[in-house]
Amino acid sequence: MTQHVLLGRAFYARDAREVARDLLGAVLVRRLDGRRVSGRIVEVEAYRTTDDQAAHAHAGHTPRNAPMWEAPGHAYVYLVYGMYWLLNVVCEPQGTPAAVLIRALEPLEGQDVIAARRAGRSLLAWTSGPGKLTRALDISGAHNRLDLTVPNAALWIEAGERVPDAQVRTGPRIGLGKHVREPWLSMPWRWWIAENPHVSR
DNA sequence: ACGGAGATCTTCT
DNA sequence: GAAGATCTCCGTT
Repeated sequence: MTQHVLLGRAFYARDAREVARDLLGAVLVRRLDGRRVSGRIVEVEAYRTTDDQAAHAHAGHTPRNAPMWEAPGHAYVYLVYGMYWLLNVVCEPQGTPAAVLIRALEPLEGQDVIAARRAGRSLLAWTSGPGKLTRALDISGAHNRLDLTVPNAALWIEAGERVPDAQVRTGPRIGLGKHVREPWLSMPWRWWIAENPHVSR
């Protein structure tokens, strides 16, 4: 019955894979025109650090990935394919450049706002992908480097009802086939809630 | 249902 | 100069 409990620095200051697992069921909240527009996190991916070949941090410190060196709980938002903003949350103790990608949401509050922003699409296409959900919640480069642990800002994450292990599924990450090789392929990097129709496909 | 291609532009080589 | 942590549309089956 916890309500509107903001996730703080300590939550994010852990191994990115633990944070990813625990973000399932949490609620991403966006304040738009004074209203709460939110979704339950149903799919995530972890990107570790310089030893993870698929991670941006693998290249070392660059202008783009600089936010990953901020304190845990900051947003790392970047543009892919010239068109889609992707939202990550910085994890691990500060100085270790790791992050979790928010891949899919189940719409909760402000569904009329989301529907308007995703006009012409069906409910299941509103937020079922990392590029879709940023459009649905109006998340962009303007939110890069934002501290998500600050109460009542533009964007933050609240604790939700914990998803039991029996409902958690894992698998390889999506969209980077040629980068991922052993031993990383044998480890869990993507988590989602079983049977949830808002998971990307 | 499934597959292929185009959109669009920043980043790093 | 090429590729990219994607999505949508259009074709065919």
